[in-house]
Amino acid sequence: MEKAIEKLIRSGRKLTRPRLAILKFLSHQHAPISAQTIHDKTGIDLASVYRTLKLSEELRLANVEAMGNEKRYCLAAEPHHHITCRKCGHSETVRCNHVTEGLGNFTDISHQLTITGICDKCRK
Amino acid sequence: MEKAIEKLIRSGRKLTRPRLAILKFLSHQHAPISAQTIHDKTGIDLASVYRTLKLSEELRLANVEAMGNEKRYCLAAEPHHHITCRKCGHSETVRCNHVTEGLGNFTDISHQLTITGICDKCRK
DNA sequence: AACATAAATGCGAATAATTCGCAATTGGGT
DNA sequence: ACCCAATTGCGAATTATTCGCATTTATGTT
Ligand SMILES: [Mn+2]
Ligand SMILES: [Mn+2]
Ligand SMILES: [Zn+2]
Ligand SMILES: [Zn+2]
Repeated sequence: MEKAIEKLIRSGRKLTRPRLAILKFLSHQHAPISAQTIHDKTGIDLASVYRTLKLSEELRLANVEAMGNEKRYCLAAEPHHHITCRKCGHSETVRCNHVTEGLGNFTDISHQLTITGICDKCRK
Repeated sequence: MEKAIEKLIRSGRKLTRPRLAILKFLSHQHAPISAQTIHDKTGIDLASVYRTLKLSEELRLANVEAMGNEKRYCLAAEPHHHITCRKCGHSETVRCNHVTEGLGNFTDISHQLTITGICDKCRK
């Protein structure tokens, strides 16, 4: 999280109370989380949450993934992904097998990977 | 596309004119395409397009990826992904490096990968 | 420490994407 | 040809996300 704050400041943006609260909250999660949830748990205005998340994505402080129709974010630590149970939502970390190799024609690559399945507790 | 139709029928659903038109349209695309675009080009009601796309995803006739806030679909051929230029939208196929290996605790896995970058024509 | 000011916030209203409800239609049997 | 559950089209409703703007705040400068 320190790294994220540093990047934020180096980008010339202000380190505001809402931004700090959101980054701090994210740093305590182990599974990717939605804007709505961040709003619910921190009380920060939903529009501001969205603004901070979008900025965090641009500055690569956080990574996004698509769950159904909503986006979920987690702090960008070492490259990793998640697999999430479609029944109970339980989420585990997955090593990032360099999905973006051999893409020579393209630069400034960013990727977003969503993996779902049924976890052992949920299969009968 | 024949394979998709076969799966659709085997699932016990009707092979309707709209469904056939959508699958046919998808089979002619080389880049993933949105519900809105399918509606625009085929004239099929937007709600029906959404219904068919959701069904296609469930039956794994088609694969989804997230582009910004919209979903884009392409027929599920051999496992593959796409890299799309964030400037011009140009899209190329990417081999699927089995991103879903070693996920032992989970079954019935499905994944969705969105890769963007800047293509050679767009970088100055 | 008080000031200046551009950047960011909060709030409500606006969009964009997707889904729902239901009456009318139709595909696939019999 | 007839039946009937499945599907469609259309409009209205939901959801997720974004925008506009008056007010507040972080940060550099006296
Ligand atoms: Mn994570
Ligand atoms: Mn494709
Ligand atoms: Zn589960
Ligand atoms: Zn391009």
